Amino acid sequence: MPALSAIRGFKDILPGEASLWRLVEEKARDVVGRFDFVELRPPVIERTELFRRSIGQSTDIVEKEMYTLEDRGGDLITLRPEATAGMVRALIEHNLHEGGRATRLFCLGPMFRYERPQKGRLRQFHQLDVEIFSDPGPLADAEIIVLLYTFLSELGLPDLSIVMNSLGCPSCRPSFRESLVAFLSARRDRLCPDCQRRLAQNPLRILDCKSESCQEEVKGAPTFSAFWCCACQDHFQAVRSALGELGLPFRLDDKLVRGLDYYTRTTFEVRSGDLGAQSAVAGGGRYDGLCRELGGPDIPGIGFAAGLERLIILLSGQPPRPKGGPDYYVAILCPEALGPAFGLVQRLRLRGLSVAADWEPGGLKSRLKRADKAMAAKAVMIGPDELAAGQATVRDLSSKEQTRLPLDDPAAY
RNA sequence: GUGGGUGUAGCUCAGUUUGGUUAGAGCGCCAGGUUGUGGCCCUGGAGGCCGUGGGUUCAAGUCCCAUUACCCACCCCA
Repeated sequence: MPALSAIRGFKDILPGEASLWRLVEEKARDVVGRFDFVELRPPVIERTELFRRSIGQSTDIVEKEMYTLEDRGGDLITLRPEATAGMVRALIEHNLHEGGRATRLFCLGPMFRYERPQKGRLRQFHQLDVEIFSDPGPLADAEIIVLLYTFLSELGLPDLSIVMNSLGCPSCRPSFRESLVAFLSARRDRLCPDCQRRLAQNPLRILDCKSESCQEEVKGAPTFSAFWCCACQDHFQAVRSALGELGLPFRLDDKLVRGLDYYTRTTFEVRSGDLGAQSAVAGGGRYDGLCRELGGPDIPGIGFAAGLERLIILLSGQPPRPKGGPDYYVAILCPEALGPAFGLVQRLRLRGLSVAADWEPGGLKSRLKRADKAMAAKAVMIGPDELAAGQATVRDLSSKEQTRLPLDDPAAY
């Protein structure tokens, strides 16, 4: 039991998994670049107020999951629990929306929520966040979903399914909400305790309750689609036909709801198997009112966040690609060889070669074993004989061919 | 915040039901043998306050209580 360990919900990404992380991050940057997005890196800490106003008071995130602290100046600051709020803040603060065309931004990095850890859920987790600002049209929605789908399918994820819904807008959602609350209130005592609480706090959430009995009750409930205004209906229809045009396999789900308050209209989620309860790998939607909510101009937005940990879990089931080792392993066979070997290693590295070594002399057998373990292509052996001759014995570890090369001429290697 | 499961060697885990001498295996590590100088094989070795603290008992890895960490699920959310 080590005296010190990483704190709960915070995990080391060990060298063995880091290559997979790089793969995912590189793919993300690649796809996002092809879709004409540029990177914005907001700070990891923002004023608490920013998240209070954007995410919504009623969610658990703001109520009990934020890492909030008072800095030495007495300001309340918070580790970002999600990326969108910071992106919007930066957009407004630097007038990034004033370019004549839509602003297309992405962000890749850690987020923080004080939650109970479980499969695919940590307190520090990582998201790819992609946003389009200033484009209110349905094609922006469709493009964002296509981007997400392209990213995930090029990663080779199994069993992808896109689920979509439209949450309506400020002109039609309130009446839906009212009607839903009225319907559910009449059945209040048949709902699970969680849903009785939701009824007051976040009634839309009852729609996707996991309890079977609640699902039964919800069956006859009013649906979003019956309440969409004409504009919302047309918008959603256009999104769907654009996706259909490309042959993207999506499914409509009346009961798909978002956790954060700022979402409007198009909302979507991508799921994949083998994640236990945390089946959503990415989710997002439109948030046309958020900018103004935060005191900025009236700029529409649409975007998504993808949970990288979950992608990594799904991908780690796949066969790993073989990683390459260093070009050389320098085997030091006697104490006298230490100095010359140290110099040789540095000269080789300056030449651009990757070189591994252990700074302790050892037997030939043991050093060759280490060279093998390091997955080096060649071993450079330096012992008494080699020192006397001013040369090193260089062995190709796969063909077993050996040559002698001068110790002081790195260009020969 | 709620529920369930699990903590034994660097790693993966036996052993706990039915308490009983020095707590095991595989992998890894170290040394040696063999192989043309490593990989395969063989021999030997190091390495554990059995998560922590109490309790029961002649005797606790094993039974009881507490505590802590991790895992899974709920909640919430990507």
